[in-house]
Amino acid sequence: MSAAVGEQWGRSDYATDPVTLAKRLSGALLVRVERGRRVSGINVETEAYLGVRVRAAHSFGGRRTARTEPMYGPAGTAYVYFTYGMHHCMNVVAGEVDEPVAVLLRALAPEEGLGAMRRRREGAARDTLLCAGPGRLCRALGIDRALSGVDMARSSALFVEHARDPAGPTLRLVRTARIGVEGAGQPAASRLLRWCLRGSPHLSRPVR
DNA sequence: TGCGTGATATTCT
DNA sequence: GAATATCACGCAG
Repeated sequence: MSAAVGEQWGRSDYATDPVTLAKRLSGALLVRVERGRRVSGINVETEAYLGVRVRAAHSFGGRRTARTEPMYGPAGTAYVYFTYGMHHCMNVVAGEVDEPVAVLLRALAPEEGLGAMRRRREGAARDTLLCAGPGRLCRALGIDRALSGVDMARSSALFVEHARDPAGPTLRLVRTARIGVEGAGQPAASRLLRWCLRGSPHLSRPVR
């Protein structure tokens, strides 16, 4: 798959399993267009979700509700939800239609529209914190539930672009287990795989 | 280190 | 219908 830098991702770029998509998204450019202005950032931290995790205890197999509906849509659908009374989290749907798998975007390295980000993220101590966290990046890019269900393969308001040598020579893509549980007995149920560009100052938490 | 915050899903009467 | 438990976080202190 050779794609031109700056080209918007098409369906085939999204249509893969969530682990592959998480890796593929790392280093790609997430673009938000508002009133013709671009606000964007390079994905530096992603996490693959194999199945819906709404309740920790119960395996949430194939429940389908109005809120989770976008998760069952075609790959490339944006799934945004609101949590903790004040934060939005953005996911990119992967897999097949009717297969509820997705990739959570956890952190970006800001590229374009720094001014807009700073305005929205008033209080961010440093630019590296503008998009360091799932709630923060949504805030910085002005992403909310209105964008849930958007088809990013076609949308001109929210999409992903191919970036040039995204990782760069010094930044390596590393896989880390979910916070805390590193190493041995990783429960099959929580195979949440987090991918980070090691060395990026924009991560929600540094990679050791 | 705690705690606010509000939508959602589940569990009641 | 109504009540309550839960949540993949961020920030004040």
